[in-house]
Amino acid sequence: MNGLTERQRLILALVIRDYIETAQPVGSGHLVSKFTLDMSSATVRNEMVALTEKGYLRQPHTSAGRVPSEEGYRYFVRQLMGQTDLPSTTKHTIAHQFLQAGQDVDSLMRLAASVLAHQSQAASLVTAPHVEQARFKHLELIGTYGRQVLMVLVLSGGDVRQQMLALAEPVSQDRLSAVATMINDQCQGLDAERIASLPGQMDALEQDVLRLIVDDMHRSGNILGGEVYRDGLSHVLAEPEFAEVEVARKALRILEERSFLEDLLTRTVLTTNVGGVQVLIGGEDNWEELRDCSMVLARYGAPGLATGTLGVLGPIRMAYGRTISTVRFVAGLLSDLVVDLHTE
Amino acid sequence: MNGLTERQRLILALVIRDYIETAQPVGSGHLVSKFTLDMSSATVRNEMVALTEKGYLRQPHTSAGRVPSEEGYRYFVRQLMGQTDLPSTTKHTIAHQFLQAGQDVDSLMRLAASVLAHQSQAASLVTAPHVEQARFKHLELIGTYGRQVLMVLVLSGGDVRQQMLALAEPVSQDRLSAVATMINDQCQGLDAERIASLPGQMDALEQDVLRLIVDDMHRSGNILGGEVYRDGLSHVLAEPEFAEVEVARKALRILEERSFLEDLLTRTVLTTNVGGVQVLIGGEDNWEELRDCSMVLARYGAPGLATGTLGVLGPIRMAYGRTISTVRFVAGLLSDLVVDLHTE
DNA sequence: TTTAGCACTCTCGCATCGAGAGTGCTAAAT
DNA sequence: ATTTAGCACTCTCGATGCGAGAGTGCTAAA
Repeated sequence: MNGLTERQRLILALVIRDYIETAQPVGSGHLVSKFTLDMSSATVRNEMVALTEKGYLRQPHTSAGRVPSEEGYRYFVRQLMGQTDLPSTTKHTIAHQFLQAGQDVDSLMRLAASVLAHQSQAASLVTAPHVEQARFKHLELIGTYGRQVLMVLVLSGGDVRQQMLALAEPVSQDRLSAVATMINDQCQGLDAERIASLPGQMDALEQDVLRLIVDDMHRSGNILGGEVYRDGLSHVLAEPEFAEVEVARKALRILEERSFLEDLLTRTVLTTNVGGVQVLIGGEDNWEELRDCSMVLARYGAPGLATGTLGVLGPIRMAYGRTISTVRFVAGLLSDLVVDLHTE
Repeated sequence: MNGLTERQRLILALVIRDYIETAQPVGSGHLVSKFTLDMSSATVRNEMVALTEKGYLRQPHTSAGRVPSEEGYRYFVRQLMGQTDLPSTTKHTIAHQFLQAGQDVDSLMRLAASVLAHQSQAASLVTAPHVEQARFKHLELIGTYGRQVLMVLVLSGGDVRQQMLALAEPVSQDRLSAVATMINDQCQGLDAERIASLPGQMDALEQDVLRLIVDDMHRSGNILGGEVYRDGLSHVLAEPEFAEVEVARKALRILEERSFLEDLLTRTVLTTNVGGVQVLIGGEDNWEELRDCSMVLARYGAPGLATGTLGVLGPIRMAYGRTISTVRFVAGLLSDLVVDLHTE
């Protein structure tokens, strides 16, 4: 009762492929003629009954064709789809774009989001790389205007955080430099906890700066501590399943709300190894908010140095093959770039 | 033929107010009963004919009520609406939120976008402040990993730009510091042009760094050189006029595409004084892309120090009074904050 | 100048209807 | 024991028609 016969697997795959392409319920007759199957529509019908009973297909109403269920898509992605890969010309095009882009993190992230959105014709999402357990590397304090001081903090893994702080009273650049030098000496290579519990007598300024450093290091450890890059939001509206405004609204909100993203990324992607691609189909029962969407997510980067997350969000009726390949490929490219940025 | 009688102005105002509220074409009978006018529906009808002939109203079809035309909204905003202001409790709430927020630019921008979106129930847009003609203030070069160097550039007005650069070969921190010191001495207070034409014998490293500095200063002068913050994108989908997917798509693309935003902001907002609020209704004839939207835009900041742009995008049927007040108020708050950040 | 009255127009919701697509079942064929 | 042809049945979808309701524009009276 559990397994599928080879023929059932074939029919399920064809139904899903056709539905992904046309967005129309697919009927038995249509299937045999389109793919010139050497069996009759009645046979296909019988198999469809079986697939429906097993929960892989659904029929919108008595006399429409069949439509894949969430379970059907999952089976397809896990067992039917096989390993797909992007055409090498596409890969070259993408790689070329990355070579041409500036090599600052911001441009790269923006490009990655753009490529993902464009290739998959869906909304994309990229988080800036962050280090898992940041260690102090370097601090600069630069006076700008009046009491305003720019604090630049460099962490292990190359994560850089900057912040303006307003002092209680103006302080000379010499004094600032002295403080920075002192802290650089004391904190070299320490993690946030160690810095927080640093002993010694310090004045108010030094303590303030240290506190900010610890805060920033904690924030850097947060998966959403850095920028979140999005692109292709308008693509989701192009899909017929988002014609219903409420559905589209929910999808947009998912991408907009940091709190939701944080929850999502923490609970799913962090359990994924770099290199692995995770597919969430129809919310997987426990994500009410994205009941009508699918996401393809992956981590990129180098564990120990810095890692980030990227992925796309689209309708459940998504071209999983192409999307998964794209996500995997871009994740790989970004991983290489992260490694490049951190080694000589 | 050009001017409106007092009664026509009244009726136009009521039609617009009612339509903004209900999104339904408003008929003559409905108007007199809802606002208990002491004239008959026939009179209102006659005036409506006049208003329609003058181009301020439109009728979707023979037997529906009237709907404001773009021209009608413009007349309303310019001549009928009067100066509106937010209720002081609302103002206090907003101001309080800003006081509680962190004082780094990123948090402030994010909060501003959030407040705008929430208050106006529309999509919001905020660009980070940038200086008009940046002058060199301070440079830091910090070695991070291998050949990677973090360049932090502080410009007059407090604009800070950071960038990773990859050197041809590893360089010691001492050497980096020496280069930075040299450049700091030479470039103090100069603008991009002057730095570009700086004479003197320099080695490859120094020249590279100088070139990057000039690039960055140019980018800082660009209105979209900094981050763009958005919020409330899902709000636009809630409005009935965006039920048509293509309309919603166009609106979203406007906010997504940097190139379009750049064009838009350059050609409209830069001509506006800080403090002034600009209202674009239905694309104002020359913005095909936002034919179905309105935008309320303002500049904030302090001329000479740093300025930015903020605004909201919503349907043409927008609560202009409230939206304009909100935009003006938030722009004022941000201006104060920018000034605060730059003076002691 | 305003207003009552009225014929007219147009939309919208509702019901009806036929065509078409696709199913599920049964009985025959392989 | 499968597979398939045949067929009645079900359901959607688009077209059509119709009545109610809303709102207009015009005319003539106030």
